[in-house]
Amino acid sequence: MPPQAGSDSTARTQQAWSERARAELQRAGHRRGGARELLIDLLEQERCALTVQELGRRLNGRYEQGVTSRPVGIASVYRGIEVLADLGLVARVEVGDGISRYERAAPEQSEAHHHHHFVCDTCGCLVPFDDTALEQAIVALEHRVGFAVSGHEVVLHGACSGCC
Amino acid sequence: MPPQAGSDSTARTQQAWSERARAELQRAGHRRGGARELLIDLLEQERCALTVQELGRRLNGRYEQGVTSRPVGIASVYRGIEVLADLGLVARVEVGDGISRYERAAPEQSEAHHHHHFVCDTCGCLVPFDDTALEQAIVALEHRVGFAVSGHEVVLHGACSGCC
DNA sequence: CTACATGCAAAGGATTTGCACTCGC
DNA sequence: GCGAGTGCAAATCCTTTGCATGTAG
Repeated sequence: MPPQAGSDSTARTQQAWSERARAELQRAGHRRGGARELLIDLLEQERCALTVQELGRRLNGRYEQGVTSRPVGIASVYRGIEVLADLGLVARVEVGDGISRYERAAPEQSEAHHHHHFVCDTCGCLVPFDDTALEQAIVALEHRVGFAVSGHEVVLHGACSGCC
Repeated sequence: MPPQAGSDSTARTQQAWSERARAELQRAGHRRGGARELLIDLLEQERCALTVQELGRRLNGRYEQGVTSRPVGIASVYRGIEVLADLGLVARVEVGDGISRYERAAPEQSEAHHHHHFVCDTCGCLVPFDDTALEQAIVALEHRVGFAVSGHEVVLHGACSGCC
């Protein structure tokens, strides 16, 4: 029973995400700029974490194909992702290669859509998974330690069965 | 009951580390160079993960104090840490700031000295901890997923109670 | 009209690589 | 003596910042 990338509730959660993102941005006093709107659209479509360079490449790919009218500067992607991360709308994922990846985040502490990552050290692919027992162990642990825990991240390393 | 950085078994495990490291290096066909020897000595003394820049700064601090006869180039630290990491003698830790940190690794799958990290997002300090229930959950999870898992990393984020 | 948002280019940092020299074996 | 190991500096790559321009509200 290998873990699945998307669960049944994914579609619903996913569709709501961009709406929630835009609402949160407006509430935080941000204007709607072209680059960030495109970034939000892209993030909504992606199922798992991407690097900023990858995000930028995809956005500019659309421009080069004539889908969008302007190129998106890599700086705008960095700035956009930073704002979204600060608002908790995207989660930063680090899997061990020194490059940050980003993906849509579930609302607040909601368990919906919350997941972790398996990284293939051979081909570099990312496979998302979730595990209830693991989450329970972490919650118990959070109570045991003497600090205020605001979040956690689990990364499994190994070799995938020939993905990519 | 806050987690402790060093457990009772630390001293023993720790002392054995540099010996094991040197033995493994020799077995792998590496010569003994000055920089790498100093790096091994430093890693043995450190209880938790350090960045390469920090490692280099400490090594050169010793040089400036006249303890060692030559400066250690930062490139040698990178190269040394890479060799040690490839042999599984040091573990790379990433806590979310995009900078890799390294620390002694426990032999093979041994649970001895195996630990994870709590990161204070305010002051950036690292606090190591270990948790049996968490490890058990991860072992169970590893069997459940369809891939060969070779290692794992857990990072808790939050605010420490005024450390540093 | 006033600021925030953006694209571009330069700047910053971490990490890697090229190269000549040193030194372990 | 040969070649891995090393220090230094240049090169890379990811990320941030400065600045003039565009544009949402």
